[in-house]
Amino acid sequence: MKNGPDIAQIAALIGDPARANMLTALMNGIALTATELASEAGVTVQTASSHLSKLQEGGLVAPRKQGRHKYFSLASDDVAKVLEGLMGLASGAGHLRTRPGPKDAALRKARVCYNHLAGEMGTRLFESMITRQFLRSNGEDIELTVAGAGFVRDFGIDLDALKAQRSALCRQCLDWSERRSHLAGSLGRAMLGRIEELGWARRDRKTRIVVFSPKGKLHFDELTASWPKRLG
Amino acid sequence: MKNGPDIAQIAALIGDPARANMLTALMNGIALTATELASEAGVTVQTASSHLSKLQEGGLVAPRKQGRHKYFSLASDDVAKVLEGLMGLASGAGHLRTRPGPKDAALRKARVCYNHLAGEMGTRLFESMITRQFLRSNGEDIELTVAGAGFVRDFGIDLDALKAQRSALCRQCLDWSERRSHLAGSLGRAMLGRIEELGWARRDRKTRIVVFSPKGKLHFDELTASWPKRLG
DNA sequence: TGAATGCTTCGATTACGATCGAACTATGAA
DNA sequence: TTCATAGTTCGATCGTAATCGAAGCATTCA
Repeated sequence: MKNGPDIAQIAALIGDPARANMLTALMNGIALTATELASEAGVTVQTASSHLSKLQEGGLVAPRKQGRHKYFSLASDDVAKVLEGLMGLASGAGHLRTRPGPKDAALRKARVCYNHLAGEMGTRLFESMITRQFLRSNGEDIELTVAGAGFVRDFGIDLDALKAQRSALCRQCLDWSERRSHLAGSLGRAMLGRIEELGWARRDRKTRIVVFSPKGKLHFDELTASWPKRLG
Repeated sequence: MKNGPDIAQIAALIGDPARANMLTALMNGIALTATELASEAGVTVQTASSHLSKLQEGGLVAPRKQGRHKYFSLASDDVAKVLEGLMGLASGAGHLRTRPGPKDAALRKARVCYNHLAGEMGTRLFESMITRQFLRSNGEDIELTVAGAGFVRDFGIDLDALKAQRSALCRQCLDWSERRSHLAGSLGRAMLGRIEELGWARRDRKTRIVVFSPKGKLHFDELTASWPKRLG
C-alpha cells in the first residue's frame, strides 16, 4: 500500500527556501563556499552548514574541500535540469544572483593560494599544462606525465626531491576567483618558488598578491603558451 | 537581498509525502477522483482535499468536476517532466500504482452516465464523432459541426427540438472507467434515447448497465466506424 | 606556539503545516 | 421527500524541522 517513491524527499530538500536559494545560487555552475551560500540563503553559517549536509546527503550538491574552505557545486547536470524545470513551473521567474569574488583586481590576476600560484595566471598555467599533456587528470586526481616531468625539470625544479616528500605531488585546487582549477600540491608550491627564484615575480606577504615584473610576465606567457617556440 | 525565486514553493508542494504520492499516481496520465487520490496517498479525504486545493493553487494539477465527482489530472506535460526528473534524482525508483475502475466488466463496457452513454462504447462513439469531424473540440467546449448536424439528423434525432432547450447541446464528460471523454449534454442524452428507441440496447435501471442486443451491437459498430459504408 | 578564519556540532526554541474528527454542502438515487 | 455518497471547511492537536547562540574542530598565518 505504501510503496512510496522517494521523490518527496528530494523535493522536500529543494522545497526549503534557504536550500532553494543555495541551489539557485549554484545554478550558474560556479562553486561557492559554505559561507557564501549562507549569505545567499540569508541564514547563519550554522544553519547553512546543516542545510548543506542535507543537500549533500540527498545527492544534490557535491563538496570539494579546499584547506579551510569548502566549495559546493551542483552534483550533476541532472540536478540543474530539474531545477531549471522547477523554475519553469514557478512561472519563469528565474532570478540570477550576484557572483562574488576578490574585491581587488590584482588579487584576481595573480595571488598566493596557501603556497602556490592562483588567480587568472594560476589557472592559465594549470590549463596550459593539461592542454600540452604535461598533466593528466582522472577525476579528482592529477598525475604528472613523462613529458610533464621533462617540462618541470627543464624549468629547473628538482623533481626527485619533491617525489621524496610524503606530501602529494600534484593536486588540483579550485580557484577562488576563477572558479576553475589550478595546480596545487608540492609541485605547485615548487613552481611558484621557482618563479620567485627566477625573479619573474615577487609575493606581497601582506596582501597575498603576486606581482609579476614586465620581463617575468613575458617569460610566463611563453611558459604557458599552448605551442612553445620549439614547436611553432 | 531576498529576491527569492519561488522554486521553493513549488518544490515544497511536491515535497510532502502525501502530495508526492498523489502526483506520482497521476503520472500515468489517468485522471483520479479526490477520494481515489486520498487512498493513494494514505490519508483521509479531508486531508486529501486540503492537499489537492494546494496543488491546484500551485498549478500542478487541474480539476475537472463531474457531478459529485472531482477528477484531478496533472496540469501539463511540464509538470510530468519535472516529476520524471525528480524520480530520476531519487535514483530511479519510479514505482507505479494500481489503477482503479468499476468492478464489473459490463459496467466498463457500456453504462448510463446520468442519462447518456458511457463506458467503452460511450468513448468510442465520442471519438468516432471527433475523428469524422462531426464534433469539434476547442478546449473544454464541444460544438456540433454542419456535417455532425447531418449525422445526428440521419440518426433520427430532432435536432431543432434539442437546440430549443436551454441546456447545453454538447458537452464532454470524463468517463469513469475509460478516463477519456464521452459525449454528454442534451445531444448525448438524445443519442442514448434513440439507441434505446431503435431497440439496439436497453438500460438496466438497477445497475446502470446498458445491455446491447447482438443486432444492436452490429448497428452501433457500423455507426461508429471510422469509414462508414457509403464512403468505403 | 598563539591568533584568526572557515566550518561543524550541540541544544533549545519556535513556528509552520500535516493530520483528522466533526459538521456542512452538493449532487445523485430511491 | 429521504438517504447515500463525494467533497469541503473548521478547529484543535501534534511533530517535525528550521533557526540561531555557544562551543568545538580544523586549517592557515605570523
